Amino acid sequence: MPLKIKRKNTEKTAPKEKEKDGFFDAVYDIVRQVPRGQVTTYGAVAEATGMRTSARMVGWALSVSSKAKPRVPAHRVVNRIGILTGRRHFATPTLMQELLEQEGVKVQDDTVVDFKKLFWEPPVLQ
DNA sequence: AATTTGACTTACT
DNA sequence: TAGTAAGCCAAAT
Repeated sequence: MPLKIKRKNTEKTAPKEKEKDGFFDAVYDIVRQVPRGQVTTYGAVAEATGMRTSARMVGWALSVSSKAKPRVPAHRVVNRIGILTGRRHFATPTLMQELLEQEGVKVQDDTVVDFKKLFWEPPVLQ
């Protein structure tokens, strides 16, 4: 029987600041700006949107990015190390890698080769 | 309604 | 160096 790690969350979150709901659009907008053949990270996108929503929210936004009108190149977004963590959420587990390779991005072991070089930092929204 | 999980990241031990 | 804790916030169970 698998052990279940329970996280103790005694602290209560109290940020009551509210932002515009267009956080989705902000994420999509940024991701769409990623140049072909380059990649960025969830954290970078999160930071660009104002960092109020942590990197997880970026992944969440991208998970429903299929519904965005213009196609969002979600395959160009990887985690901070360059691993294609979101590959499972594509139509096929290999689609993400294939798309990247089509653009000239080499992928090895679910990791972007020369990720540091190909990393593209999104401009901060103002 | 409460708890867990998740396309993450940073920091501390 | 590696594992754990915590912070984020919404969706799923």
